[in-house]
Amino acid sequence: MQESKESKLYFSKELLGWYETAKRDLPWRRHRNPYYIWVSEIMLQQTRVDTVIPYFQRFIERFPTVQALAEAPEEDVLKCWEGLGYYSRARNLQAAAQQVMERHGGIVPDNKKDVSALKGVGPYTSGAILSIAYNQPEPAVDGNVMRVLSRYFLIEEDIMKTGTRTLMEDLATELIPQGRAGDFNQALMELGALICTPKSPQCLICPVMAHCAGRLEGAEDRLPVKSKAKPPRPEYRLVALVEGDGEQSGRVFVRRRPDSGLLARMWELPHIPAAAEPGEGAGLPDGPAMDRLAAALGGAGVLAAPQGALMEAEHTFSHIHWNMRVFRFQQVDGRSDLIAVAESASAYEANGDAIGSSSGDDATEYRWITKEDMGELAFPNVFIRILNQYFSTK
DNA sequence: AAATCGGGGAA
DNA sequence: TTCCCAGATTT
Repeated sequence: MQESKESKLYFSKELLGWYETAKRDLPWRRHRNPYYIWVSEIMLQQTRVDTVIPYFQRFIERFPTVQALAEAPEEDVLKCWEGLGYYSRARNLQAAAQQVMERHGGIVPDNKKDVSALKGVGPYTSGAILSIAYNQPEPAVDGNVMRVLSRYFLIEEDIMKTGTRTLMEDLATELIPQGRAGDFNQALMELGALICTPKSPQCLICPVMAHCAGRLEGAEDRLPVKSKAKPPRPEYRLVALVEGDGEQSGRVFVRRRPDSGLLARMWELPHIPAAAEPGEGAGLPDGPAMDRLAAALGGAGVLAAPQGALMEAEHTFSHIHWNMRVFRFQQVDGRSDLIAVAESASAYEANGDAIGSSSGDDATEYRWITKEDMGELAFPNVFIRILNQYFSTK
């Protein structure tokens, strides 16, 4: 990996020239607004450009300034992020906007110490903001950059290792042309996104192919070296879709998730864990599952009678795969069922499953909602799919 | 160093 | 199916 200085100068010059004509017209590139740059970079973490664009447009329209974001209800921010995933990004972004209001008078800071201190801003995003918004010579090393550099300089270090990113940052810093940090960093990522793609890179139209060590070795297809991630572990969940009765007629019972952990503070249909099945989740008897769900609902103060299986759903997170069996329930206000429900609630208390924490520190929040109410509350995609299907076929 | 934290598009 | 995407935070 002893690349010559000429090779580096060639790389930077050719890449910058290519970028001038090849760069995409993206919403956050139309202004040099540090707030726009910041929001876009948070959204782009682990997320493709095409996915981000509509979210970015809506977000800026709704929260045009740092102050607007800082003062907005958290529920609105989460709703604007709904479907984009990694929801702590949204909550950290708003917390950081409040930091910027308090510490920096609403101006996105332009030095490494203060930018890196913002919640949700790590090494990559710090470098991206400083270079793109303020043209400072800081590296912005993401997955694209590591792929491009590992190929061009034939670096065979595992990019999953911590030390490799530091090595890449040092190299990327050397490559930044004087006074062109913003364009160069974006050019590096643009090349990774458009030409130097993970599979079947377009070497023949690459602006730096002539001196690409990886390609000259015929090694572009096995670079970058990356250790495999663990597959998500399966989990089985029993989900309750409870139709309201009386005052709650036409509404569905939902709850809000805890303040931390998976899908923090998002709304969802209540569900409880089911034993892991050695085979398939399907084809199991509905009776015991519905009984357990009814008991758990009783523990949350909802008297409901099972109406049968509604659908099955799957959802994959980064580290968990949910296999969900959804059951329909009918809320029961009738006095005749009070005794039976009270008994099942008692049985539930003795059990371990939880719909709501009956004795926890902070009580779980519940609501009965209509289809229209979904427009105000943020749900994970899997529950949006279930609820939309239910409301559309009802 | 390893786990946690979403969702979807491309092959 | 598998990969991986303009990663950060927590353990």
